[in-house]
Amino acid sequence: MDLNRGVARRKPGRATPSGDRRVEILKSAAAAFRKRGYHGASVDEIASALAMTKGNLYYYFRNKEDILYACHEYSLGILLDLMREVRQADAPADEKLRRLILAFVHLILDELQGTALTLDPEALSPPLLAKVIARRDEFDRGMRDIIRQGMDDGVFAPGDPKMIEFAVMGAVNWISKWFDPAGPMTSQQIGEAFADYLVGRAVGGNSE
Amino acid sequence: MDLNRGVARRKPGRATPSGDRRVEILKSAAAAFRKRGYHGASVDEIASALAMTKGNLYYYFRNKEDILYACHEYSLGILLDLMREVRQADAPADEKLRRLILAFVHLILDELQGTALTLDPEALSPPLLAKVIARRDEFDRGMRDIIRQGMDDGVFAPGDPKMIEFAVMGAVNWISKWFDPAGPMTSQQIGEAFADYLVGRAVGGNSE
DNA sequence: CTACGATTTAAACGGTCGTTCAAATCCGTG
DNA sequence: CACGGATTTGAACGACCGTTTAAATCGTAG
Repeated sequence: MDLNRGVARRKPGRATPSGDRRVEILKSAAAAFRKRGYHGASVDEIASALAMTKGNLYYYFRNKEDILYACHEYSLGILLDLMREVRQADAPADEKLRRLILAFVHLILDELQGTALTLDPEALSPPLLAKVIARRDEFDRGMRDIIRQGMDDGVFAPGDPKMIEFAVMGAVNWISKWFDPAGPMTSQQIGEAFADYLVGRAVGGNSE
Repeated sequence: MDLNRGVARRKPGRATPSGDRRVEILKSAAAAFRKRGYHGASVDEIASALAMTKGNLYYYFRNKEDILYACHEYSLGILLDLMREVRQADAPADEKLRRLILAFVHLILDELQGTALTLDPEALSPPLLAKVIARRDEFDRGMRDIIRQGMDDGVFAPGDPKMIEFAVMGAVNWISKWFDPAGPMTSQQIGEAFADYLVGRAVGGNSE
């Protein structure tokens, strides 16, 4: 993912400040956005957590919305890489779905700060929102394909792939609302419990 | 539910303005909060949707936070009534869980405006937040009991009731993020698709 | 050491928004 | 009609926050 974009200021020449710093800011922003929501979190809050002044943020990002957009691009980039990797694997659909859920949970809880598609995208302006939605749709489509393939192969019970995909994504995305790093469950255990339940439900029944 | 509380102004005597009006305001507020989030939605926005001035809202509610709190109390009241009704029914656990999911989805999509525990409660001050969490926990506990009972009776596959409950609640609460009343699916169809998937049609699994 | 670009600071601005309040209006009762 | 409480208005306030900007500081190449 190219984290560095639209950073140019003063000199379009070498442009693009460190990038590491940009990621730090994104992490801090993601944590703040998750806790208080986009409008509830202040730019100053994001900066203070990194011991910098809020004015300084504007050296790395055009504005607050740009930070939110970068958060989404960053998360989506990782997510889509993961999706591509799983899809091209040689495995039955239920195994693919399980791997996807495990990696997704791990990613959300350990890498990003409980953050994925949770950070209210509606706060983005229409053009940026459209770009985010396009990539999220790509992820949705990939997941639906896996589910549909599983049904065709008879390894999943028949059903509406779209509804099942929404149910799975909802269950997983919701984790960031209740997860407590100090709680009794590790991210690993949560991932496995969710994978067990969510793909087990799909596999079961085989009706008739 | 007692919608009317903390309304008293000027005269503690008869107090409590119409109540109907209060519910109208709650509906409008819930819709605004869901779309833009608590901090993103303005008091003026809530009032304008009802063709009233924002100053007028303060005749019915102490402040913006009070409106959010009332939204939660209202939703939780209905939800807990539903839970009590289902729990005292004479039916196997899988049937109870199915009924609960169906009613929950119907409630969220048709009665409340895509609203339940979705309206960021973290925006509430600690004392109010504590009250909301207490009632939500009561609901969670009820659901977990049903799941645990189902496992004991062998009608559900063994697992961690807490994780399964979180998965179910996440899937259902997430619906408000993607539901489009103009879309191809009715709330009824969505409820059934989710119930089918989440509790399982033929509660197969039974491991071993 | 000096010079210069990269980075950071601190202060100020404009706008938005939640809240208050005194006055105006509405409406049923006597 | 006149009264009085209930409801609504409109304007004003004060605080917070996103953003801008000029100047200060840092770090490094010559």
